Amino acid sequence: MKVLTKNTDYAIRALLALAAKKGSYMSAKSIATEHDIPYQFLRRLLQQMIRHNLIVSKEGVQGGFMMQKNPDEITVTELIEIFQGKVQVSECMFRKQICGNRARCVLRHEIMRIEQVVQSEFEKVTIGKLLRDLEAANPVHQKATTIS
Amino acid sequence: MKVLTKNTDYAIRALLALAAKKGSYMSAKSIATEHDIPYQFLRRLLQQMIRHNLIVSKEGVQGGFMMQKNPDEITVTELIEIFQGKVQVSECMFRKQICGNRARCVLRHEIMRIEQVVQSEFEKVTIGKLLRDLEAANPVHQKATTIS
DNA sequence: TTAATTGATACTAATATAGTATCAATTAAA
DNA sequence: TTTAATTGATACTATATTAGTATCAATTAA
Repeated sequence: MKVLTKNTDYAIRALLALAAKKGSYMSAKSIATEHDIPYQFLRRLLQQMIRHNLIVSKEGVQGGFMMQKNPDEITVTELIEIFQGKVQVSECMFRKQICGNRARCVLRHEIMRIEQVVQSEFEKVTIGKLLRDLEAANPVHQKATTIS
Repeated sequence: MKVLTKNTDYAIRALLALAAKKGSYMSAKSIATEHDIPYQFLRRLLQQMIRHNLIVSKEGVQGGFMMQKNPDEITVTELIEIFQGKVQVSECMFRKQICGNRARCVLRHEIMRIEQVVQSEFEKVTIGKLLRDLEAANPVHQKATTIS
């Protein structure tokens, strides 16, 4: 059981890259090479994130992608939903019918509870938080704090 | 993101059926028809559960399957592991190498924490518990409590 | 004008999930 | 002792999901 697919994994990494460079554009090419993500695959993910208003883009030479949404407001839950669909227990819940099988419904009850737990845990993890963790773990390039 | 696949879903339902009839054999055919599970599919799941010592079988006429392991000791986590593989965050963890990408590792740290939470939640849910919930919700056939 | 870029979209490959089919071996019961 | 109901084992097909590649038009800074 794989919790995060490549989609989501790559998207998180790309967002971390963009969040670190907030305010300036970064090309898909450089994200791809620096973070070892298949270029064309990444481009598709970036397009999806534009549609969800997480990032913006600029075409042409010197173009690229830039963070739009506040990284502290981008949760892993949101990314999972975009790239893997809403967290759900079993198909049963999609078909919006009361399922005839009582055993399944008992199970469903338990599982909806767990679903809530999972979801709320993933909601605590934002791109902003990950970025801070990342910088704390890797204090190499000290941030040039303004002035320049 | 689907938490339980049909495999696991069907397996749980089959175990609930067997747990309810504990001590006597129940054929794959009757489990399949009573619980609306594709017959041949179910048979394969039952074989897997035999190999994991959750149930036993008897061949021939009047044969079938019977609970072996204590239902209170069969967790949903265990079933997920059998049918969907161990809960893991991303492939990264399979290849037993320290992954070069620091961003990913920071993410991994968060995600291992979440993994623990998920796992422990699913561990609280056992076949025994589900069966009791089920009987509480459906007190139709009162249990003939011994003597006979 | 050109080269670097995104926008859009179509395509392929690999893997996982879901389901079906077949036949041999066993065994209770007629 | 034959038969029918069953499991054991395994091979097969179909569909969906995941992962990755390719192509070409539009835009834009240099």
